[in-house]
Amino acid sequence: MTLRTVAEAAGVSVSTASRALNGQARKYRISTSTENAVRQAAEELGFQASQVARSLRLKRSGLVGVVVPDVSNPFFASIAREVSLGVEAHGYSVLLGDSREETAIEERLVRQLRARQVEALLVCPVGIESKHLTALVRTGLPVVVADRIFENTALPGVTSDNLAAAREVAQILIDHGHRNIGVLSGVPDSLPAQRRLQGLREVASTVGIQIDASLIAGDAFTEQSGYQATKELLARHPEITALFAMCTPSAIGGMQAMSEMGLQVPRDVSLVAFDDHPFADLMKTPLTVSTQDITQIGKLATEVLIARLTEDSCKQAKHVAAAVSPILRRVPTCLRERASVARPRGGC
Amino acid sequence: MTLRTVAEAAGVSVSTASRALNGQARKYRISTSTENAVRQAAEELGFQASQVARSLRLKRSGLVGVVVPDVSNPFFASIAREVSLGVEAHGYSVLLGDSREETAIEERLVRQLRARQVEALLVCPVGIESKHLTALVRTGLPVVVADRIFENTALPGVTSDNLAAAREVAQILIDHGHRNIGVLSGVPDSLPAQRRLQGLREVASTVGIQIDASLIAGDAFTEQSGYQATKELLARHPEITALFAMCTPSAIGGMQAMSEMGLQVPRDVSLVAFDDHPFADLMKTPLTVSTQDITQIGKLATEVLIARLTEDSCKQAKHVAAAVSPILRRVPTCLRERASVARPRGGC
DNA sequence: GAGGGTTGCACAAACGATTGTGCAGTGCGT
DNA sequence: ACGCACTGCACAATCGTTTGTGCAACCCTC
Repeated sequence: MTLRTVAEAAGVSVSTASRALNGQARKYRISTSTENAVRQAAEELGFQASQVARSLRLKRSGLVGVVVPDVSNPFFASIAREVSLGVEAHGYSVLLGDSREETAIEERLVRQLRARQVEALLVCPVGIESKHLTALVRTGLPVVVADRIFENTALPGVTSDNLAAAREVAQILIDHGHRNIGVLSGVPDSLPAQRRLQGLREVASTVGIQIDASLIAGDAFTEQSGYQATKELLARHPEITALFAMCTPSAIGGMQAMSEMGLQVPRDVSLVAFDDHPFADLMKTPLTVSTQDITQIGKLATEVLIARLTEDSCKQAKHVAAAVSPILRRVPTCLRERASVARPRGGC
Repeated sequence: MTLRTVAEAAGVSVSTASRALNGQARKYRISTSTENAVRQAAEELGFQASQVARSLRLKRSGLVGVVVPDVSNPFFASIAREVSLGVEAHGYSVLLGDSREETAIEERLVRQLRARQVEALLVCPVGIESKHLTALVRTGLPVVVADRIFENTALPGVTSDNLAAAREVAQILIDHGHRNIGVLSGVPDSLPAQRRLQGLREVASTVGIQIDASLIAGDAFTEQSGYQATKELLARHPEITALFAMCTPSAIGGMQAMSEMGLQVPRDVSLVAFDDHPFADLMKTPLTVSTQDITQIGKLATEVLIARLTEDSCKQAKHVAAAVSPILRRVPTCLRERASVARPRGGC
């Protein structure tokens, strides 16, 4: 079932059929009757033009690549969704890749996507500044990184204002009188983790305390990491009165660890975290968190993508401008104070 | 940067370059030195063959379509992930579509994916038996439906054993002495919802009670639906002592509604649900649920897909066999009794 | 009725890969 | 020296579209 089938059914040539179906009838002086005949034949045969052949000829695949570390993580799933819905409205489809938090896989996926001629790429990168991604800008391929953006590179990025969020959350701990604060870290080589730590440190230093390395544990944005880190930290520093978790899963892991250790939140140890989940309010001790506006991040990233995609058709002038001033967007976070922070146990 | 560039760099013809890079050197008597020259040229230029051109010529896109009602839902996200990882191991990529729970969008997505020459399709359908999907089998395109499978069609499907799961959960309610049970339904036109209701009804009938329509409310697998349904049901039937929620979000919505109404779980009303979430154990009243093995569903679906994909190359014989006996797989669920079920309030 | 303008369509060349076949050149035997 | 087999590669067709151009047939005008 090719265009040729349709053309023969309508008794015209392939080129005429093509033009009739693509609304080029007027431009190429195809008579209305011929146009209708082609349309009808196509209809009756249920003709669908091959996007593959089309892509080859037009040099436009209509594909956008999306690479995330873990699609099953609701955070990335939401981003994938926004991109999917966003680009689809412009006639593009999304090719999905899951890097499993491994740079090598990420690199392979990007290579594959490029071979498939994707017209743009959205990546939630694994590392903090992968050469294989920064090198991509030189190829002219529109690339946007989300969440774990690269600062000081030409790569446009969208993420939360992690620094401000961290300061806000840290301030709560400090205001409640906590001076011995442990950190349940996420992937240390990621910008969110670094900025959140930085925010905490800044606020801590205002009251003259510093968070040294022995007060930090954990290596992933996962429950297991939080669980391990909590046990480690609390064994090493029994004086800790508050835990600063870099994500909700880590906090959950921490709560489990503490529960096993006979510690209560917030009576014995206070807890704050980032991100949120729909069941937060119904938990035993509702978590005080700083939430990210995931939908907004996804929307903005898509916006940038679409802008680059459509701008390319307007050619060079703007393109150069965009390359010179990469867009770095930070979307505001939202503090939700619930019940996981109290004054330190010896504090009264 | 085409194959031609490489060929010229290596000083050979395009055809020779193609064969050298595709391991066809021996078969077509390309000398080893020529082969190496081509390889090196390709390496130096960073050549990537255009999958588009390749697809056109080979009539194999290497694409698998995945259509789900909502990627941001962890259930579907997990399925998408399994498919992504699974087919990727076989050299395929996944084209993602989000139908937003609308059949019309689903239909459009499927059309688009077909135009892109996907070689197989995994769909978590919106409706209970969409003609546009069942019609697909006749096209010879391998299609698998997951979660909301179609019974009595030629479409292979993978889902949980919802009937058994529902019986198990219902039995708990009955065993605790509940006789007035309300249902927080998910999308009523979906097989999971129907089977779960059926399981409940079967068990209920063994003790001589029946669940009529006025005891059922809700229309989606969401928190909002559960919230509304709970308020509705409890207002209409104050005698209800237990709620049978078709998914965890619905249960959460129900808990919020009851909390607003001054009702406690399980003291005033018991609650059971399907699916699970990682924070279940840390909730105020940990939910008793029947969990699905999502990963397994995803894996099996992918397996079926891959089987169809590779079988097609083995041609007709097996193909016919598979068409005649569609595979319908049900993966076992797992009951997790926690603390949301007690004896009915008047029951002692 | 010859020439010029218009209308309506077909021909053929791309796009970038794969692959069957043809054709030189070499080596060998006789 | 001639023929034959074999080696090593290039030519050209092909996949299904899109699109620049060419070419009939027609209408109109003088």
